[in-house]
This record gives sequence, C-alpha cells and structure tokens, in this order.
Amino acid sequence: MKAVELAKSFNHKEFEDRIYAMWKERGYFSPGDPSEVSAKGNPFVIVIPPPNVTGVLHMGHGLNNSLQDVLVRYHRMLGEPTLWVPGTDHAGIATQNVVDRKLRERGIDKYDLGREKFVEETWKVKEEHHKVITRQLERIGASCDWSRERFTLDEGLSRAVNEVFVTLYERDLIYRGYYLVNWCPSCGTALSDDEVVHWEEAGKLYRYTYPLEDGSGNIEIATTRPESMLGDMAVAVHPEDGRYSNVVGKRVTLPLVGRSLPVIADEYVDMEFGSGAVKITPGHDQNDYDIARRHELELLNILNPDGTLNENVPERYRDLSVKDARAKVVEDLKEQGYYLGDEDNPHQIGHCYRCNSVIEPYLSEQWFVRMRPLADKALGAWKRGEVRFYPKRWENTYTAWLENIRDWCISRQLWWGHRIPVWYDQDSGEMIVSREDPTEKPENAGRNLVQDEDVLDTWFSSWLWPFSTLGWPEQTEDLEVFFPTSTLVTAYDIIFFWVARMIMASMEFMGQAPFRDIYITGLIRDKQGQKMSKSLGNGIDPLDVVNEFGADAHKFTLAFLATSGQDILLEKDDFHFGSKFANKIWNASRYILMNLHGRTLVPADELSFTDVDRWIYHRLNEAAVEVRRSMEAYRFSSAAQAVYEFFWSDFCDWYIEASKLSLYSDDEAEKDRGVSLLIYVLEESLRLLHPFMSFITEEIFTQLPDFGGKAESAIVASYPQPNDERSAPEINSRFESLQELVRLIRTLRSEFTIPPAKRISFEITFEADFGGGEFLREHVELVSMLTGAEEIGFVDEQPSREGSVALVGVGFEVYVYVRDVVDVEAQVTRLEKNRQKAAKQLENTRRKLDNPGFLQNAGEDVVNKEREKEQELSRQVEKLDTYLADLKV
RNA sequence: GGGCGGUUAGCUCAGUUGGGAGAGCGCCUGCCUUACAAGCAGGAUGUCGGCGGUUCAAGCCCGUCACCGCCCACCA
Repeated sequence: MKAVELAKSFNHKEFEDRIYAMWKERGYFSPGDPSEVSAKGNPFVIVIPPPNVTGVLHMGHGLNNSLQDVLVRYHRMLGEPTLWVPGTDHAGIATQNVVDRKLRERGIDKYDLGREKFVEETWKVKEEHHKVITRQLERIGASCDWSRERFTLDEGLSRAVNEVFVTLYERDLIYRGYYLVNWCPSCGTALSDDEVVHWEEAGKLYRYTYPLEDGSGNIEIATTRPESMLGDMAVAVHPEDGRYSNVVGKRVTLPLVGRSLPVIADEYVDMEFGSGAVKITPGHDQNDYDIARRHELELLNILNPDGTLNENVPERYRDLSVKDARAKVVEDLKEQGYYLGDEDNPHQIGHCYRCNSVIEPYLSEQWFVRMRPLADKALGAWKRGEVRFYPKRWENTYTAWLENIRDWCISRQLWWGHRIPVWYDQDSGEMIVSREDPTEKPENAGRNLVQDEDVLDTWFSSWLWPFSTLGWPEQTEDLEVFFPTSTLVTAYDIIFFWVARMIMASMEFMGQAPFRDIYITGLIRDKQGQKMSKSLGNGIDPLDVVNEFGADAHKFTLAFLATSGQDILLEKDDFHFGSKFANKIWNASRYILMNLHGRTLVPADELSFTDVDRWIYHRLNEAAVEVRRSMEAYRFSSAAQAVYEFFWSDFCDWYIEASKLSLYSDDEAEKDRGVSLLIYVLEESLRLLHPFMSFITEEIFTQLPDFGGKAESAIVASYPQPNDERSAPEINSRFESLQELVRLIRTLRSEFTIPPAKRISFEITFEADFGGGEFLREHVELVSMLTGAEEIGFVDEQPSREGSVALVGVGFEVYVYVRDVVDVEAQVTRLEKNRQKAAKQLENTRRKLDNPGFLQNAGEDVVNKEREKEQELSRQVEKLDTYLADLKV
C-alpha cells in the first residue's frame, strides 16, 4: 500500500477552511428532504439562540455554539436526521443604540435623518454584523444548515409576529392602556420589568414637612427622591396609626408647588418606617400608583420622555434633569424652612439593561401581554415533564418567575423592530388590529389610517423562534417534520427573557413545548471571575482563538471545561490544552500512516487478535459507553474526558507503543496485521473524536485508506456504539498487571537514574493465587520492550542472583539487577517509604476487619475485597521487611 | 427579605447509587528513545472551609456556622 503522508508539523490553518467548505458543499449540514426524514428515524433538531446583530460573537457564543455543535454532530453520527437552524436576532434597543451612536459620531442626529432613513442605515449595519457572525460560526466549525438561516426581522418571521399579536389580541391576551411603565430616558422607550437591572447606589433619605392647611401643624415625610414631590397628589398614613388619626381627611399644602393634597389612610403604609407618613406620587412610583387607584387620586406625569421635568411642575424646575431638580428642590425646601435633614441611605436603583441609565417609572400609553394564562400553560408543561432542565436546579428559576409573573409591556418607542400591527382611523378614532396592512385594502381607500408608531419588544419575535424559523404560521413540511425541536442550549441569564417565553408561546400556539431538553450553560468569565465585556476589555474573541489554536482546540477546550453548568473562568492560553490534543492526534495518525507504506491491509474479517488488541477494543468500547452515558445526560465534560483519555492514555501511550513489537518485527505478515489493526482502531477513534475534534479528524479520516466500508466522510460516519462483544474485563485486568509491572520498573529506573539506553535484567515471581502470571509470560517480549530489559526470568521464590532490588506488585514481585548502579542508601530510603505506605494501608484495612460492625453490615463483596487487600498488604510488608533487613546487614 | 450556587493539590476545576483522593496547567528529575520536546518516563504537593451528627465506613447524607458569588424582591 502506498503511504499517505501527513505533514510533519501540524497546522490547522491548512485544512480547516477547506474542510468546512467541503462539508457545506456536500450538504452534510442538511437533514435531507423533509419528506423522507421521518422514514429515517426521529430527527434531532436544535435552533440556535440567535446572536444579536449588535456586534460580533464573544466567548459566550463560542461556548454555546461549540456545545451545540458537539450535540449536533453526535446525533448526526448516530444516524438521526439532524437539523441545526442558524439565525440572528435584530435586537431592537441594542442595535438601534449602536446605529444611533455611529450616526452621532458622524455628526448626524437620527431625528434629522428620519425614521425611514434610520431604518435603512440599521439594515446596513445589520448586514455588516451578520456577515461577521456568519463567518465566525463557520470558522468555529458550526455545522448548521445555512439554507434554513433566519433573521427575526425577515419577512416570514414578521408574519409570525403579526399573527401572534393579532391572535393574542383576539383572545384578550393583549391589551393597550395608560400605565406606569419602566422608562429609559436615554433610550427613549418603555421597557419590560425584566429589562430593568437593579443595583445598589449611594443615596440619601431626605426628611421634610408638609404643613396642614388648617394650620394645626405639620406632617413629616421621608423620601429618597425629593424632586418627585412636584408630582405628589396625597399624603398617606396607616389607618391604625394613632398619631395621625386626627389628620386623616384633612389636607396639606404641597410646599414649592402650593397644591392642596388630601391626607389619606392606606394599609400599605408601614407605621414603623420614618415618621409613618408617606408622600404619594402616583405618576412616578408603582406603589403610589396603586394607592392612587384605590383612592381615585389624579395621576400627574411630571417628566418629559428624555427624563427632564415637564410643564406640570413650577416653571423654575422645568427642563431640569432629575438630578438637577433634586438639588434645587432640596435647596428650596431648606430655604423655605420645610427641610428637616437627611441621612445616608444606599438603596437599590433600577437601570436600563442596555444603557445603564437610571430607569424612571413613567406614565404612558403602552401595549401589554396578559401573562398569567400563558404562564400557567408553561408551568403545566413543566409539571407534566414535557420540558426538562439540565442541570435540574434551573427549574426553580423557571417556576419562580412564572409563578410571580406580571404583565409584559411589549411596546417600544423605537424605530428598529416589528411595527405594531395596529392602525388608527384619524377621523373616527377606530382602532384596527390586523394581520394585513388595512391601508392596502380597497375598502379602506380614502380613510385616514395611521399605523401605531411603536415597535414590539425584540423578545416578542424571539419567543416564536423554535417554530417561526420552521415556517409557522404556514403549515410547512419543515414544521411538521422538525417541530418540536429536541434540545435548547443557552446560558442561564436568559431563562426569563427567552426560555420561559418560548415555552409560553409554543404552548399557546403549537399546543406543545418547543423542545424537550434545556441545557443551561454557565457564563464565561475571566480569571478574576468577572464577566467578559467590551468595556472591561477582558473579552476573548473566538476568531483569535481559532486563528491561534484552531477550531478544534476552541471547541474541545470549551467542551472539556463545560462542567455541570458552572461558570467558566477562562483565559486565552487555556486553549493550549485543546491544541496539544490536536497535535497528539495528528502525530499519532501520521505515525500510523507512515507505517502503512509498503504494507498490505488485512481485511478486518481475516484479522487475528492478540490479547493486546482485545484490550484496546475493550478500552474503546468502554470509551463509547462512557461517551454515550455522558452525552445522554449532557455531561459534555465527561464525554470529552472519556475520548481524551482513551486516545492519549490507552491508544497512544500503550497500544501504539505495544504495536511497535509488530511493526518492528521481521515477520511481514505480522507487520501487515499490526498496521491493519492500528488503522482500524485509529479509524474508529477518529469517529469517536469527531463531535469534539471535527476538523482534524475529518482531515485524517479522509486520508485513511478505504479498507472497504469506510464512510465517505467522518461527519456522516457512524458513531462508535457500545458493543458487549468487545467487553473483555478479564483481559483488561491482566493488562493492568502488565502496566503495573512496567510502571514499577520505570519508576525504579527513574529513582536510580538508570539511563534509558541501559538494558536491565529482572526476575519475576508470582503469588500462588495470582491469575495473571500466564499473561505476563506470554507477553514477556512486550514487557521487555516497554521496560528496556534485555533479560527477564520467571522464578519460583527468591532472586537467583545477588545485587537485586525488589519491587512488590499486586500478586507478583520483581527483582531487578542493578548491581552497576545500585545505591544501597537510596534503595533503603525507597523501600522504607514503600513499607511505610503499605503498613499504613494495612493498618486501615485491619482496623476495618477487626470491627464487628463492618463484618456484619458491609456487603459481602466489600468485606471480601478488604480481606484480599489485607493479605496482599501483609505479604508486601513482610517482603519489604525481609529486603530491608538484608540490605542493612 | 427570599432562593440558588460555590469553598477539594500553587492555579483552574472533576469526583452521579457513601467503601482504597483525581485531571489539566504549573513545579522538580531524567530523556532530542526511528509519531509527537505542543513530546516521553518518573516525582512532590491535599486537616476535601469550620464544628457537630447519622453510619461498620462520609469529599459525598443530615444539622449548623463562616466566607465568596449569583438571581429574585415595591419598604417611602
């Protein structure tokens, strides 16, 4: 056979792009014709968590998509029709802010530009970022079906959004109203409760007084936001608070404004806090708003959309920012004698999750989704076991949120997004909620219809993603075949935003959960545990990693580190780990292919197997079992560990080394046999590794000889499956004895600094009950090669020559002749150390066996194991004592 | 205020039915052994956060405390 030579030095750049293009071109990423899919078995489907077109991918995406790729490739190789739907999210506020900023850098104000032009600009930015994101996904090797790629703002998905909006409206699950919402003055839009992030900031608690109108005194109030007094509509006290029983029903004069406010009683008020009296600002505080509704107070909005104070406050405060107004109000209160004092009072303040501005409660006309009925369905899906979280603990997060759900404000005062499908007749005031544009209908000709200016929350399109991407609301073949999807892979920070909402939408519109399994990843952080972010500059670009270490190193390292949904503390150099593994795979393969030169491949069914061959197949089988078990439980790290250990420790360190006995022999047939087995085991190992190390395994797989039945490509080859016929625990345990023997001698060589080139001789004796003796005798040549021995003897009892060092293994002893290099002192030290260790273990074992409770309660197998251990250890200690005594004489 | 996670080798972390403490990196020693120095062979290093309990047996189960972190929550 002619040798295929792999390059001497491994360079991922030489094949990654070529391989990806090949996969793509051959259509391997596609599940095939949907009409034929069901015949091939249960499909495995993942929809990508769509990255925002705000920017480019970061390491969180790197992790997320690497794990999805591992899953998808694994299932594809299992023979399941596999589909991974890619796509991106328009990310309303975030993208609009990016474009806004870019325009401002060019000195352009978006209001001068106008809505239409602005949206055009945004599409351009979207295209740019989309191109980069796509390229990134390709570079990391994501095997997604690009022919099915979607964008949350594309035509089909917009149709889905309209359909859902109108249907929910028809079902009375969407309503419009004038309510207090979270307002970001900087983004100029309403936000949902989930888009407000709270953190503690320094602040003060200010105390001042409101005079009673009848002159009978003052009421002391306390607030963290004195400027909000300009919108006060009442003062409230607790109905049972004796201190105020005589003032309830009276009125106070609002300082600085002069408005007359009622003093009301409401149970919301905490008598213990402050003075027990609360100023009520219905327009800018949720609790106050609730109280105002109970007492039919008027609502007063004192803010402009940009966060400055509006015409509803006295002129001297108008157009001031909240911060400036606060200072001025405090100053004026002091001046006019109302001020009592202040104290430090750090407290939680809501901020915009996109721009970090302080959120203002703000009265405005908005659209809302009635969430309770939807949430109940989503809870039901979970209770019936239709969705499962991995790790399970995230179920708490999911259920807690659903149980305490509040209505969802879905309208946004932005330009970039799905326009709300509602039109208003400017003449009659009629509101038209419609799937199609009513202005295009002939019967509406001549009517002055204007569409709602607002757009929908981004998540209002994302929550449809698992079915909208498959064509819904059309009853497409894709939808029929690939829905529901199998698994969702995402990080825990969007369980509310996205995961829970997708389940809600799917239960409502599809009547079933959108996926069965939800694998929640941890977040990627830097080595200090900080979240990676642009502003901190501590991010790692997946592309840099791919360039420097390769896509396989990127994926394998992340999969290896992805343990049980914990956050991952990462730095770029960590990817050395994966690239070293790639290098190992390359060199092992190169060596095997090198040895194929001039040889004849023995057909698999004509091969004879040695014990060592049976051992490696046993180990290969164990690895397949472990990968399967791990993958079924989404334990990516265990799966990666299993393939890593198999390949490096078993295959490279032992099997390839052992195979040199065959390859270096004079027997041509044995050489053929040896190299054939190496090829077969390598071929299967590459398949085992493929989901984790995709490019390199494909590159090598392609270059393996076709021995008949080899798949055309690793990506579509069959995944190694557990096979009981390969299980050989007895041979495995015999081989372990051989390994122990080899290691004992290697350790001795190392401890006595015996040069590798120095041939040594040793004799072995077996304990009477040792079952592995024959195995060692049969494989004495292998032992000899692995230990660098020129002579190995098997003796009954004592070493037959003077000047030997004893090594005690489980069931056997070895006497190594080291006369030339022996250092008695060092030997004594070593043996004493061994004796100490063995004696300590023996003591522990005996303590157990002397314990009646142990004998009585422990399982039979456990007790027997302990007895065997006791025998073995006492024998070891005895032997060591003898040797030590001899040496010391 | 409620909930969750973490505390194991110098660093980052595994440890899934309780039964002889592991990996990678780093460190030390010896090797350019005809696949690989991104390698090979060997080595050192742990009161498994503290205390108490259950058990014949606890890194693992229970209780409690401490520290770190995250999420949720309207106390002005």
